[in-house]
Amino acid sequence: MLKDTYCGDLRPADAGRAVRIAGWVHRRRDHGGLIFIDLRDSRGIVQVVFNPEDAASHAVAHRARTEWVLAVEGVVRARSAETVNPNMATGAVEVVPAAVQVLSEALTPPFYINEPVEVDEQLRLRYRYLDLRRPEVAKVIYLRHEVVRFMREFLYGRGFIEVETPTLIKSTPEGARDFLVPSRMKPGHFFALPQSPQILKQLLMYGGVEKYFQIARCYRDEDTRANRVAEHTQLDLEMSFVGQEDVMALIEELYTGIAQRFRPGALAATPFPRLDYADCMARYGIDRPDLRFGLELVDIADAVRTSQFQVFAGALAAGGEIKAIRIPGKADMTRKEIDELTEVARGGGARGLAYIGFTGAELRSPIAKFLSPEEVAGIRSRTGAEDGDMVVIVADQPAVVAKSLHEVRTELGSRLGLKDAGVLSFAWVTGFPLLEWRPEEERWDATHNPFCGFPESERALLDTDPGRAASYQYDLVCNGAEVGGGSIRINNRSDQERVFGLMGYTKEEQQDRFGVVLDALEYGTPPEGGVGAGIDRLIMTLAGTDNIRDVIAFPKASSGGDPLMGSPTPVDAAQLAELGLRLAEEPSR
RNA sequence: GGCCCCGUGGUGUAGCGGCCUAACAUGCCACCCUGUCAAGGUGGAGAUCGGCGGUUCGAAUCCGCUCGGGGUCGCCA
Repeated sequence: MLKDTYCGDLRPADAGRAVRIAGWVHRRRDHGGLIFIDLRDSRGIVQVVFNPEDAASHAVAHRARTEWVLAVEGVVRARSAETVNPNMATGAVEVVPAAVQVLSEALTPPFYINEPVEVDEQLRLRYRYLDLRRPEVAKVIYLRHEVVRFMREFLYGRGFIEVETPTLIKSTPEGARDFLVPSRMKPGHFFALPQSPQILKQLLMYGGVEKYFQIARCYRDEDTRANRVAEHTQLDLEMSFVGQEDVMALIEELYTGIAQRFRPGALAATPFPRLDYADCMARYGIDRPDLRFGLELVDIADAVRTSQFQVFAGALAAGGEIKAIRIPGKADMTRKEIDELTEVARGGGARGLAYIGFTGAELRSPIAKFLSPEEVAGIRSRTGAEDGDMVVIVADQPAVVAKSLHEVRTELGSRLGLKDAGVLSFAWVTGFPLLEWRPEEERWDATHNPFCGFPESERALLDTDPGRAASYQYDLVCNGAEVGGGSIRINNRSDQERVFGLMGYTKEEQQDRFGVVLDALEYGTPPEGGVGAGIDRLIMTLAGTDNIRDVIAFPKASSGGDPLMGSPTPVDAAQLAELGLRLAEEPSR
């Protein structure tokens, strides 16, 4: 080993020790006589002092430049009191070299490694190996490692075994678009990369594994977003002989542990609050609410049930809803703010955003003149509005009201500074419907996945009113993002066929797509369930970033390609021929 | 696929019709300097303003197309 100690680990207790350190020149301060070099490695930075009296070492220090790689043999020395740097972890010590070796010289890097400056993301990704040297980038990658290690150790300790599943699997047309991999052995046939190991982990349960987990890569060939990439990683987990509460308890313990370990004091509440799906939708308009703040949706339909105001009357007559959000102390919101909120509501599908500002005896509202005093009083009492409060209202179909007011609520959370980055507000959402109606396709579709089970009490509803049947699904949300979701699965063939049938699959289609599961269900299968929990988003939350690429060592760019490796690329005609493929059009450039 | 934003020395920005022979900071190079830690000082090199075309007497600046990047809707759990 060229080094026996990490630069970043040196402390006053090491004073007097002979050490061998090695790392990158982070910064160099040349005083003509004395030269200071801050040497950086994976654990941190330490100052090395070169004195002209040691001519050989001093000459190396004089030549050395940023990002050169040096090995230093020397002695750790406590700094004198007036030269201690309290801003550095190693600031009370320095290394006095006896011998210095240049392991590698370096070009001037294309961007700053030693300063936390915003750099064009594509440039960072193209030189990701340099970007990874930046302490603030390395920190997040290290955090990710520590979190995953925590998960592994937690699960090992509870009897889970880690099993790998294939990444070349069978394509299924539903869900997201598959990444396809052509088969050379069977031209014209394709593998797909898994969107998740869902079926495979169920088969592991059927195979008697009982407690499985995997840090699993999942692929979806869909457009990216700031928090969405084509390949993401999830903690995939499945357990046999359990019910919903068992899985939730395990996951809650895991995430509580992670939060306490990596963000001490940030946890808003334990145990995690439970929200029933219907209640959650009613109060927040979304199944993954940000619970760091209130601003809940309030149903005010009863207060205006007989209103002459066309917008309200029309919405109710069409089977719609009227809901409001009370914004404390914001009756004096500027016209511009109101317009901007209205735009947000329109983005959610609403045709407008009505408002009433309760400013003492006067009302600040363009709709007040259409409402009776009793109706205004009803709105006020239902929302709990006090003088100085603003109430914003959307009247429309339930889905529109939910979506638009959710977006207004989220926007208000940001504008009013209610999204405290120092808080982790976890919650469970349960009681999801098993199925939802797809009007365009005129069929039922699984809310979660088609293997999701349901309580015995719901069975009759599958025949009479499938949309009302509740499921054994549970989602874990945190600060407005879904961090994980799972279910207790169906574990008998007839129920599974029943659900597939409702989803509009013929027997043949069922057998073709899900025959493995259906057949396996006839050979003795345990009640089982599990979760899939997104790791990238969890790390984003813990690290406080809103860019998913920050938490991935080698991410794809937003445009879907990899600026580092230059992929994707065209391939040789010979490669295509071998696969039995012909291009419909020549690749551009 | 739609919409929005961005593209100026190595990096980050300013300039938004003639004062630009393109500015500032930092980095880079050289020299001076023995306790700094974003070291300091002096001097120097470095961009035809993503590309193409157009408008204009004149374009980094206006217009069109195009390429690249980011965000978002669609899509996606």
